Amino acid sequence: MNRAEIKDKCKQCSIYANGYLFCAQLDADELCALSDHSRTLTMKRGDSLEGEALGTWPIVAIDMGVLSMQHLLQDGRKTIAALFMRGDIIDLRNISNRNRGALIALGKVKLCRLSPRVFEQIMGKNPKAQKVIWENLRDQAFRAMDHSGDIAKKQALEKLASFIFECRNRQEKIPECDTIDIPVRRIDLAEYLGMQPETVSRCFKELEQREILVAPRLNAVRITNIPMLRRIANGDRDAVIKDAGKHGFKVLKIA
Amino acid sequence: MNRAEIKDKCKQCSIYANGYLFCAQLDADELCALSDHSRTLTMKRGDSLEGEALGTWPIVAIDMGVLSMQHLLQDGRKTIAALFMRGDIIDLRNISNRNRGALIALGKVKLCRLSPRVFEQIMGKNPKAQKVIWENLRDQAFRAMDHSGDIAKKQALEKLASFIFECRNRQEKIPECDTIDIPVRRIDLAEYLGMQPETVSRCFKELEQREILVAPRLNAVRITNIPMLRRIANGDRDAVIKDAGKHGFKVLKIA
DNA sequence: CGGAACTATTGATCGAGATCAACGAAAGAC
DNA sequence: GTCTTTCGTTGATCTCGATCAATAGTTCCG
Repeated sequence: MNRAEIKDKCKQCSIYANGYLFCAQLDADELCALSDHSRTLTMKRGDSLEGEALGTWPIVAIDMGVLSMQHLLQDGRKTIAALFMRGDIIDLRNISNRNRGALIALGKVKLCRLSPRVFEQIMGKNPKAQKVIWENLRDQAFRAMDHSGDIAKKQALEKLASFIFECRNRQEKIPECDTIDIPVRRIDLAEYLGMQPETVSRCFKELEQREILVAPRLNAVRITNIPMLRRIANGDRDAVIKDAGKHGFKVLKIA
Repeated sequence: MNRAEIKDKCKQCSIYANGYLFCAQLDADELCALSDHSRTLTMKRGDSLEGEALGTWPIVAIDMGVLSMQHLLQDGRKTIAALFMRGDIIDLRNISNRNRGALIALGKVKLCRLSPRVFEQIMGKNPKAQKVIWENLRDQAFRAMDHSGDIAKKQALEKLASFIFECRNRQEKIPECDTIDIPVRRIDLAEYLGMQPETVSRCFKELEQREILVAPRLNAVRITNIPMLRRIANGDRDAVIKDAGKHGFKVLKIA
């Protein structure tokens, strides 16, 4: 495969196009070798990455979309333990045997399955690339820890507020645009936050009624009272109290 | 510092003594350099690692004991987001600015603060060492994700069952000994599992009453019915049902 | 050792959110 | 386009675990 072809394959991919991500750190030879031994894959909602596919292709880099790690309990309860997005590199070498969750797409996902051999070679030789994936893995770890902290003791409204900030932090900042993309459905959001879809719905409603945010569509919100949302996310009990306000009684929505 | 002295400093440390851990992968020169630029530290319960100390010493390797990452909410609620033990290497470079939790000892902890410069040099040159810390970080990430899954949707009894298995997996296996060490107090356990100490206590009591385990001391259990505990941990609702048994009513404890 | 401070357990009560049920709105399928 | 299925919302009820309260047991000090 010549370099022009590789460019065709990779130049569309955000992992190469975005200067901060993994493939952008590689020189022409490295990119060539990696590209030649890797396979892209497009998934649609509900598709799952597992078993033998992960045996030969245990390293996955996300180009676009949201991939979830799901745990299924025996009686059917499901939880989403982590969300992976653009730039995340998931290394599942030697852990298929454990009780890990399944990797399931929550919408259209484009990813690249990297050759473990070439990946390891690059890890050993290219310090810039090494730094990028090390920091990505570290982010994944700390993100998962933060998430544990969020769902352990926070109330439903607080979890949702935290999640909205998590979305804001993870998405690329577009100046002059304070609309935050919610890249998952309500039902997935519920599974990620350890609550029921009904509760998620009620919490969104409450935040809208209290004029803390506006949700023009299901997959986007605009925060209108950032300090208040921050207080809720940080677990300030006073901020969580239902519409009591200065009147001391619940103010019903006035159409 | 000569090599004999370094041996004195490091030979007692499990990160060097245990062949699977980081320092055991280093050659004499590397160990010498790392040892020379690192500082050991002993902490006692409640001690916290933070601020300026983490600025100059952002990389910490645990030799002994349990270190927790704690998140504090504005109204005083506290959660333990992760537990770090022997062999774990925590890399906090460039993340002090974010809303990370504090690192707090849950008992006597011995750790070694590694020189970031030497650490990075070794990362770049020693593939064996690189592999070990990469896998350690990956374990931390997956452990945190598993933990998120555990606390998101599981009931109290199920969370405790999962935690007991987590303890079993993480501790060194001693053949002929099925006693599992619970390395944290009830109160920390509650904070880690997102429940109240009262509930933890009640769950232990229930597991003992149902003869699934025996707790000779507060910091140890012996499982007497592993399959049943596994079923509970895996979220089999039938296994969770309170002492209903075949009678369909709750059997009170008969002294 | 003795006393202070913290930790663990047990019981009683309460409330946030799960669950159940029903309907309307999107999103795919063909 | 129409049909089917899944998803999101709202309301009513119930339950698990939080909270409050009291006591017993540990650990840590000087």
